[in-house]
Amino acid sequence: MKIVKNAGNIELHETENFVLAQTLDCGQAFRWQELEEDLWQGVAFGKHLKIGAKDGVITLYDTTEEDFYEIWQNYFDLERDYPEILRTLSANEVLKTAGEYAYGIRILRQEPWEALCSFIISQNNNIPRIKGIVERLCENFGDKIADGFYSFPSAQKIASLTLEDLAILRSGFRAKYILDAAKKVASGEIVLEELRNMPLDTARAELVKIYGVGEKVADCTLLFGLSHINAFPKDVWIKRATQKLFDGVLPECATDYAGIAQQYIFHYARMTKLEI
DNA sequence: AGCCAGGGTCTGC
DNA sequence: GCAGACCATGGC
Repeated sequence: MKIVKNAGNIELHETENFVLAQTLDCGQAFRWQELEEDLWQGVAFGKHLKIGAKDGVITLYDTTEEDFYEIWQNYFDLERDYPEILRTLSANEVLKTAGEYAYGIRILRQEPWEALCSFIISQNNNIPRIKGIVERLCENFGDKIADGFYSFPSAQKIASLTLEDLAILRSGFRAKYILDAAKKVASGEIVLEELRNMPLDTARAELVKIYGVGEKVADCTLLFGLSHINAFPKDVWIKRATQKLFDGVLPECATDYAGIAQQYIFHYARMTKLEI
């Protein structure tokens, strides 16, 4: 990959395994919208970004080198060797096929609190409505960072609110879970950053102390927010898919990259509805 | 109208 | 450990 500064933009040439639609609209993050074909905008780490792909070049508009190297290079997981991972997973024929369906998905390195909060909201819910609730959360309680764009509100901010305040989200029974998570994070009872370098099981055990956080939400937080690439969140699609495709047991070649395999399988299962 | 959605808690065996 | 009721809301 070549990184080129051009006017006020940053251009990525010769990227491998990076497709915007696959990455931004695969159900791992909920704040990206497509403006037109291959042109997206969203907010992460308190920054607004417009990013597009054209003629094999991915352009981050109005982006400084400082923001690119401090935020976006990490956010888009640009230093990970996806082609190599895809080769490893391809030792299994089914995973190879799933990897082809999901070509270009990268695991975003989101802010831990945003990932935790988003996946609490995701439970027993569908993706369009998750996006709506997250957007209302940001509009009402985040900071305005540009015209019509808001940061994801901090745990401290949410912890200062009441259930009545959160009613505007229309998040249903999840509001009390959001509040408990915010209080445990804001008080320091749970320090999310410390979970980053813990063994997976130890980190998960911490997260499930939060009311309304079970194994699946914990694993999503660890995979999408805390760089645990071997976490394997088991949602309804994954349970159905692993049963049908692998007799319930994930192939051994996926052990080290279970989280990436999970995204591939999730995407593959939804695209095919497991009818093939 | 009833079912389902990137689940979790609580109760009862 | 495992099954089943229940939980809010909205789209189909």
